[in-house]
Amino acid sequence: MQYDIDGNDILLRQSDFALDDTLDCGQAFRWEKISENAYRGAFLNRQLTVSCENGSDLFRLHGTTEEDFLGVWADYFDLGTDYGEIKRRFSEDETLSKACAFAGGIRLLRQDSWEALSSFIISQNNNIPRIKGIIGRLCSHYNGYPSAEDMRDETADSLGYLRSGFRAKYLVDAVSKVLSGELDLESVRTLPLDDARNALMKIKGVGPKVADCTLLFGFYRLDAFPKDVWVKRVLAQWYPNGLPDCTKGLEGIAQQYLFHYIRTQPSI
DNA sequence: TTCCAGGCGTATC
DNA sequence: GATACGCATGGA
Repeated sequence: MQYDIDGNDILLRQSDFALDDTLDCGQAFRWEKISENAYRGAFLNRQLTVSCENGSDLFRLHGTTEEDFLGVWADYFDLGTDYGEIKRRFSEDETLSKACAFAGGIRLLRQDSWEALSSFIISQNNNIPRIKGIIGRLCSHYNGYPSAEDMRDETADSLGYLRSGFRAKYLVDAVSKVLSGELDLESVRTLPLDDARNALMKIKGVGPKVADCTLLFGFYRLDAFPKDVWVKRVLAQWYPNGLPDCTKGLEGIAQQYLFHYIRTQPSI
């Protein structure tokens, strides 16, 4: 990891990283593009503005101590993983090779499990701009992303200001089961994939897709492969017999490249 | 206006 | 187990 301290900022030199690809690809919903080369967002309610020197591999993490960089952000941005190596592995498949070339700056963010779970509950049968709107209203109401504990007294009615529709009652069920211990998020971390999915699906409104998104984005389970409407199109068009072997164990990362790729293709 | 969105619960067979 | 349908909301 190559970085320097510059006043109150951290300067990071990082290959296989692009802000648009990573922060605006539908894996996280509260990064806001504030200029051509900068985003503002948060992780565990630690704020960050990150910018990039136009088209380069040089990034600036504004107002960040070395301690926060090493202890929080390096992990969040998955800087310990060699995405160049992963893309070389994927490049033996023609479609994946194109997808990687198209959005080579994607990295998997290691997000908070509760935020991922609740965010992807909101995401169902919804579009990304509106998902961001709902989560934005939630965070401004709580002055940051609320924990399950913060939301303990919420009801479907009290969440009305979110305008999240039928999903509000699912959020309330998630809060309830996490607080009661009926769903223990920390134990999900170490369960085998199928058991982890089933544990998450005890929540009303969490089916296979939301469970897989939670595992991939909230628990960094790279073998989870969420199948949304877009990925189903990818599978139908290019992989009717399943994913190629080169994705084994990294299906979730392949999913990100493919999701971003097909979403930006003019109607197929 | 109608269709659709990072789906899921429920009813029905 | 598979398939059909309704669901809140709002952008296109």
